[in-house]
Amino acid sequence: MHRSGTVPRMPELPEVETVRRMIEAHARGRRVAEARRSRSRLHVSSRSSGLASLRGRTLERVERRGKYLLLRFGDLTLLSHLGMSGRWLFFDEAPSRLMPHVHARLEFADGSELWFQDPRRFGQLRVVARADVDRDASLQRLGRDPLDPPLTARELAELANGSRTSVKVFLLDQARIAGIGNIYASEILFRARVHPRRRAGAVAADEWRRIAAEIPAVLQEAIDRMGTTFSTYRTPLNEPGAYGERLMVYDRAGEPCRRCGTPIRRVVQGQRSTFFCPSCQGKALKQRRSARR
DNA sequence: ATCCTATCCTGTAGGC
DNA sequence: TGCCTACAGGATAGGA
Repeated sequence: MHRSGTVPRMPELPEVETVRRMIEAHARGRRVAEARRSRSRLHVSSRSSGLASLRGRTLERVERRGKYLLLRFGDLTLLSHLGMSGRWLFFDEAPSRLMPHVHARLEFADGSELWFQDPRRFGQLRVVARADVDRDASLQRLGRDPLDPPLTARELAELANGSRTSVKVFLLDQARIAGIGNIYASEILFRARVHPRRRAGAVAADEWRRIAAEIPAVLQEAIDRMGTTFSTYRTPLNEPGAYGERLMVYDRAGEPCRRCGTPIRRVVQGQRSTFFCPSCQGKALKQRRSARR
């Protein structure tokens, strides 16, 4: 039986949405007294420089675009991506103990604090002028949010029209649909009873209908449970998410399918694990064609 | 254009 | 017990 060597937390739309709500609930309306950036560097285009310019500004609201968070401070926006291991942590008062991998600290005027921690440094953090937010390359690449308004089967079919990539990789493509990650892609396809290796451009209309129904169902159920926690994922109040117990296939290779008992299989697509039930999710298109003969 | 691959990084599990 | 290694995958750049 395969057990992944690590128990990663992978912030996808439901986890990011949970973080968004928590930050709004606890830090909204607070004024930044001090904004500090640690020496530890984040990766890629993620400069946390400019953080000091948030001083004296008030956190007005927090938005989400795909897996990105936008913390709005007047005419400045703090753009944040959690990457693989990023966390926003909220404290009513400054913690006395030191924590590793803290890249940014916002100290509010009332003594509460909001920290960004990211051990693996895949996360992003940058201050952008409000006028430049919509010109940000990362945000410009994003496709539409799958929940707002809900994706329709017709839209999905149009997005996939002519695509030769697998439906699993298709669901992960943030340029088409922004927010679905590796865990929920497998879960969505299981519940829609579609084989992950099916070519996206060849998925049938009834299958798109099932996928279109399961995308909001799975994501909303996960949001309701504050996301999925494997080990270290926590909300900004340090609570675990509860969707993990609902997982049907993810990280369950070799274990019996909760629907039919067939052992769950793990394959690799695009250098990422995919989990599926070979019985419930039928066959890849290629195999199905030959079976018809 | 579209798809694919390598790369970044560190905590953790599993083997010995 | 403790050391060692393999593995997990977000976005992105560059190549086919």
